[in-house]
Amino acid sequence: MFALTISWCNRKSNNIYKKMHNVLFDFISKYISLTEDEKNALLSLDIFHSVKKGTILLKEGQYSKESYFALKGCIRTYYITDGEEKTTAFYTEMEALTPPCVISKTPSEYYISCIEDSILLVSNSDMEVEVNSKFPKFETMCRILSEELLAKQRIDFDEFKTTSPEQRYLNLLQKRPDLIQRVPQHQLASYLGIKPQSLSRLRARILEKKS
Amino acid sequence: MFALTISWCNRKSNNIYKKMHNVLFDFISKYISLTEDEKNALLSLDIFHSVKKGTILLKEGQYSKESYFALKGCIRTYYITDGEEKTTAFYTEMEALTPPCVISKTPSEYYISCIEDSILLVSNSDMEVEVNSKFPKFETMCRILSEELLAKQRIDFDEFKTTSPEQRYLNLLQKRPDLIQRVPQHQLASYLGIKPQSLSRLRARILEKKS
DNA sequence: CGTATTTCTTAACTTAAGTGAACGGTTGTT
DNA sequence: AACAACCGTTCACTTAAGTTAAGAAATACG
Repeated sequence: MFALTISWCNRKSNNIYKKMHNVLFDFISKYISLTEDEKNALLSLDIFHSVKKGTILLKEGQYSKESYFALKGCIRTYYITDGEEKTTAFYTEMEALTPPCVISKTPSEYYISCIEDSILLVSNSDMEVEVNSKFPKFETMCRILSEELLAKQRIDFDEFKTTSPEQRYLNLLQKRPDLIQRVPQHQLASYLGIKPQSLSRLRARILEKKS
Repeated sequence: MFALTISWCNRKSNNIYKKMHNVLFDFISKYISLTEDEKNALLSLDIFHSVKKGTILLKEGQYSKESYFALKGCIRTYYITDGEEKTTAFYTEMEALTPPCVISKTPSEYYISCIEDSILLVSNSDMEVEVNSKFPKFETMCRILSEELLAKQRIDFDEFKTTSPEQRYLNLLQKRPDLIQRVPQHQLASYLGIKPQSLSRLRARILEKKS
């Protein structure tokens, strides 16, 4: 038990974690300014976690209170209907995900998995309630972040509704070219709302047009 | 000028407005409890507005700080690309809309119009900043509301991605049957991501299957 | 009340996505 | 090294949405 604690300390205090602490504080500083005491209070919550590629963070049917914030790596949300995976979102560096089931307090309708070795910030809603009431400026940040995410997601949704699969692929190529490299094609396809075969065909079509 | 003020008083203090005040307070009471003083402070902001069908609340290219909350009636957001209207959302009773351009402080990419005679709550972001700092519990409500809306919109987006136009129409028939009655078909069609002709065809197809 | 405009539907044809199957290429496992 | 599992691509065929056009129905307006 004592040995375990030691190893935990070593893990948590090594270089990559120190770097991630700064990455987080840089992000937060865009919204509010924290005192050293407040920073230490945040760190003492032990919210930084290394997660191996392939780890499933949430399964359909489970209750959860956990939110995730990707400091490094990539997580993905997907449904399984008729035995078929339908990927609906990817969250990469500096992107936050609070699963709807955490808000609605109902069983999750989807899965979350880690598709790269990642470093995530994992918080739970009880903790957030406490932090928000103790540090009102933290709640202000959460409010602003939610409002920003809501607006951003609205634009993504609108764009999805008003464009064809081919146009969506071209837009993705512009806006998140990294995703096309780091994510398997069949997951990208369902993210674009089509089948893997259609994505292959569509890419061939685009190449043809270029020449 | 004086006469105008009188007529304004008459408008704002008639029965329908009194009813709407209560509708709003009932809604708020699900999140926080307000004292009589706080209620009066809210009312003194003069945020209740009657809006005639057809009124355009926001145009592409405009800057705006206004958010809307429908107490009665329906508003709609739409883009115009290549001279064609693309409707992306409807907001009816007890639904709130903060246009993305208000958050990003950039010119609006879309239009908002009132498609029924409506009673709206119209707030602007300066006002909200002030109210939030004066009444912290109001900010708490905003945070919770944003988080809920984000989760709800995420589910809508996921559902849109993972279903066919026909399935989307059938889902809408279940979840918001009123929309199908109160909204013109061609606006519904683009809301479903298809052309009006396809919606007609799709409905005929469904009727055929039933028989 | 009658005309103009908008809205909805239908139809024929085009285009693109879904489906099922097959084929190489890669990865992972024993 | 051999095998299985998975992945991406291609092809032929099916299905559904886009496009263009025309006409009927409903609505708005003078």
